[in-house]
Amino acid sequence: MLIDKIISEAVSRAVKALYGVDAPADSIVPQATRKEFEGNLTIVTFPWVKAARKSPEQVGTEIGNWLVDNEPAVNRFNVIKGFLNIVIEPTYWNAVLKHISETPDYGFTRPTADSPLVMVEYSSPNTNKPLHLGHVRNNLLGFSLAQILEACGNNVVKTNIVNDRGIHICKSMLAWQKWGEGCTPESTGKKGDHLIGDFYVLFDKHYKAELKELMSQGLSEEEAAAKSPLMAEAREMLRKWEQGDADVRALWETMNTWVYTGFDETYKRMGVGFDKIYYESQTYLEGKEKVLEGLEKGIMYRKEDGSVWADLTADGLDHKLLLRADGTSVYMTQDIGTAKLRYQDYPISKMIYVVGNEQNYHFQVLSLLLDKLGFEWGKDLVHFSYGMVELPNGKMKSREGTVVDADDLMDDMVADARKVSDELGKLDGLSADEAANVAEVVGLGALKYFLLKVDPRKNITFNPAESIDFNGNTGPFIQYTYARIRSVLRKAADAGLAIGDYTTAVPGEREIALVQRLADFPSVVQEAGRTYSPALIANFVYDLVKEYNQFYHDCSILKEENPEVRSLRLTLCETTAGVIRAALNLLGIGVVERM
RNA sequence: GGUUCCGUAGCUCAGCUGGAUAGAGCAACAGCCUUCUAAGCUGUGGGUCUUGGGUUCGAAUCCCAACGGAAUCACCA
Repeated sequence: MLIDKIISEAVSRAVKALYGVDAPADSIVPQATRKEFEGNLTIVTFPWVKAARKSPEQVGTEIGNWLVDNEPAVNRFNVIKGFLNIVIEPTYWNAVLKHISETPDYGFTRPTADSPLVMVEYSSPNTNKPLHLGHVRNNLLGFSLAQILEACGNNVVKTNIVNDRGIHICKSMLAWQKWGEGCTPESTGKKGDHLIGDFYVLFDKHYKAELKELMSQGLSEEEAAAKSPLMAEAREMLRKWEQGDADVRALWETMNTWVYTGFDETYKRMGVGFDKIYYESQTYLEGKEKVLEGLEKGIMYRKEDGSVWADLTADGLDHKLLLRADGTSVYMTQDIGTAKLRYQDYPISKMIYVVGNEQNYHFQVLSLLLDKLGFEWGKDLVHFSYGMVELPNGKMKSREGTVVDADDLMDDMVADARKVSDELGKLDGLSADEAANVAEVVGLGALKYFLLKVDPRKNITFNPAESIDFNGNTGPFIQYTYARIRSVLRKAADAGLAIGDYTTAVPGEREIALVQRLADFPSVVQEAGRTYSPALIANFVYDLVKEYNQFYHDCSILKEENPEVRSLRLTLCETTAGVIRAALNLLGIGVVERM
């Protein structure tokens, strides 16, 4: 970064002096020289061949000579076709490393009180079933995105909108009333979210049986659904809930508390959290109010049956229902209400919704509606749309029992990590607690990295039959490299070896390549924030770790006899470890000192 | 049908603000531990970057079209 800037500016001056061309320094972006050529940075000369009226090779040679004569950072150069490969004076890299190692929070821009406030909504579960693999991807993306945006200098509020009302909750409640025999998470030893999920499934089972029975009497499926006593009871319960019936509300609160206790446990283990949680039971009435306001202003219209709609055909979309004929809210209405409340609660500069790509249309409509309703930020809301997690034979389906449960998955990952560690004998000498912690951090690291390393827009296929890898481009590989560095640093400290004292040491190819990687970190963080892509951080840290491992393999550190070179290498180790930890932290992945 | 997104090695993916001979991992094969942690390192094989046009000195990358796949267009949330 430092060197890039020196070269950009020098080349800018060079083309001005040689050809009279005004090329702003920030328009000249040096790229890392390819491995097969000599050099650290490469400039493409094609942009100036016209003005110079010379061949690309000649232009390269002339700029190269000018740089050697006028820029002390440039040691020598070579030209291949239109590419000017520049060799930087090796000791300049020492200054770059020094800058990196001595910058607190290197790569991060810390927010101040005046920084923009970004709200990130993620997770957004229903309270009728436990979290599954799809939620895991959502949670990790949302949390990581929040970390990254904060590292880019924003104040971030992490929020969650819990869908705690509606017919699906009533189904669980009803099933518990009918067949639960008063059981609780305590009496069954089951996590509350799983217990409620079981009753939701139970409702569906009885309902299906009922339909089958009715259809055997000659009714069509639609007629059977309309006649189902169970469904009628659930609807009746929802009506009572809306009217504030004391018994129904009490049951609802009890069961929701069970679910939240279960969710909290899962969130905590996953390492994610929220600054502010909204509940749809508290926001849906706000949206209704707003829609009625829009109706008065003529933004919405009412149909004969009493339902309220928005006409979006002028924007190339369809008509959208906002209030049913009986006056109750739909999903969209609730989101309008939630948005309104959030902007009342916080001075939000930017709102980001982390929601799957199946809801692209919903957010397109939400943005339009908020805009029409007079919210000036409506147009600019960001739908961070990510792809689905699929199984080898398609989508996860709860009815077919193919849903990958979040808690089970984490258990499996940690157990796998434990097994691998034991087989390799990595945990020998650690206490039981330490060993358990390593398995936990590594197992979850494998899962998190697996989900975060791919472009968020893409669908991910998860094969439950194949365990997630611990070798290659994986979380554990990165964590392992970190642990290895820490081990070297511990030994250096025990031996009393100096770190950071290397002014006259001449760095070699490996050291320079590593410093160059480290120097990229701040711009990668910025880019990840700009494009909302944790995957960029994951790919960066993987490349960094690969580079480090080559260095580690080729260069002795503790046994290096030249004290300045040894000190340089130790500083590289320490700095690399710091950047690995910081980058993994942006992904919500932890590190361990030994593994 | 409309809209949005995706199509790169056998598999999973990088690369996409245009630059050199398109890179990793997994899987396969061959090497490297009396030496700082081998969850590592090195090497071999593996590609019409879906196809066809266009822009350009230069296209996996930008534009257009076609083909293939996903999602969505609910009085579910």
